[in-house]
Amino acid sequence: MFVMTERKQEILTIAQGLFKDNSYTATSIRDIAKAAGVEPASLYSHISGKEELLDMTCFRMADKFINGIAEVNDIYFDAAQKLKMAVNTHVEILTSNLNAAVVFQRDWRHLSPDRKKEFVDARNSYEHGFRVIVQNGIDEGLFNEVDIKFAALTILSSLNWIVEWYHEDGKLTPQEIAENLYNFILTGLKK
Amino acid sequence: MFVMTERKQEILTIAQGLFKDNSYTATSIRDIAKAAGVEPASLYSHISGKEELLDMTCFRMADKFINGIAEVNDIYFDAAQKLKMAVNTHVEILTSNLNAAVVFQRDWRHLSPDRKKEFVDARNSYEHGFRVIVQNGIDEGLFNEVDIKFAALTILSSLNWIVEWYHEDGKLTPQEIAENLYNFILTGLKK
DNA sequence: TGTCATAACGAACATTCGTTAGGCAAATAT
DNA sequence: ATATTTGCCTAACGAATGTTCGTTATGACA
Repeated sequence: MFVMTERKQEILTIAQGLFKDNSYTATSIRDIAKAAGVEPASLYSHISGKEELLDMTCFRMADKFINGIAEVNDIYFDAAQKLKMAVNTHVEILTSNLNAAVVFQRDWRHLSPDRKKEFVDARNSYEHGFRVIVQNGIDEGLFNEVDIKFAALTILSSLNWIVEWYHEDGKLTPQEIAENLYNFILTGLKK
Repeated sequence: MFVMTERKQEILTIAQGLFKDNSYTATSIRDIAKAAGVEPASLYSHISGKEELLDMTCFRMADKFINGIAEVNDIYFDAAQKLKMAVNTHVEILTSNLNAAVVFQRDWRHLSPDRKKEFVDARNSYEHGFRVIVQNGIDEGLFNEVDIKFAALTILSSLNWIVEWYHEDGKLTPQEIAENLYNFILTGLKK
């Protein structure tokens, strides 16, 4: 049976911090142990192995995203409002779980083959949620008739990259970032 | 003295293909040797070490980008035209060096500290090139008065992410991708 | 024919990797 | 008070890591 003790959560958080700076593969069990103030072998009282730390990180984040987009798409709004909400939620999830978000984006490739497949499926279903919004917008006559798949990918691109430069004590709050991004996506640069 | 033989280029290309699929840290010298049809020790007749492969990949790409943006900013055009050219060039570089581009984006973190600093400087100067274009656009009255740094980052985000989904035999040609991206950046989704 | 550079080889190096085994003290449950 | 669980320890495992070593076959050039 799966349990999640306080100490295990602590270790996970520590690991995510290291993974963020050094990547999953370049971070060793010994690095994590040292950061946790414990001998390497002691970690195995809490986790089944290194990959569990990666697995939990990736799939917990995936859950957050999928729940977020489902919530948005369940509400009866027009596409512009939905998009605004989706952007807000996405930025919120990224910025309030920054370390995990970085791992989620960079290191899912190192999941075991089976779990990697599941992960990619999950990510695809999230992207699908965005495609639905874009399609709605076109149907409602609000959005230009763009390539839906391409548009969804481009939107997500601009959202995802913020983990590369966002700092908690930066100039912009997550709310402001989301607002700027939404405006950018909706109206572009042109005056 | 630095030399670049045909065989060395071959090995570099092979390594980039592996790095792309498996990341730099998770690719071993033995993996590269096997893919090159050679014993691990033989690689050292051509390269000084594993990091040289990463180093060459990152800085060759950086050079391409920096030369590209310099060319664009040297020409006397309005900001919209400059942006279009910059997007074109960027997409061209990414798509015609896909493996190297992926490594360039993901694995520069594993450069030695000194080289990493140089790399970040180079990348910053490239981003600066984009900020200049945005600033020009605002000065010329063509662009909205957005946060310049934020805008440049968002533009580059949407450009960079294409390495995650682009396939040579995909539906869209690099030219079409660049065009779509330019339109998206300039005018957004809104009808 | 003799000299030298090139590109490869097999073997081994020290180190690091993730993980397991077994024990021990303190906290917790019965 | 006794039994059990928890959380950590030391020690060690086999495998994989990047790299160095001395050697050798090949071919160009003097």
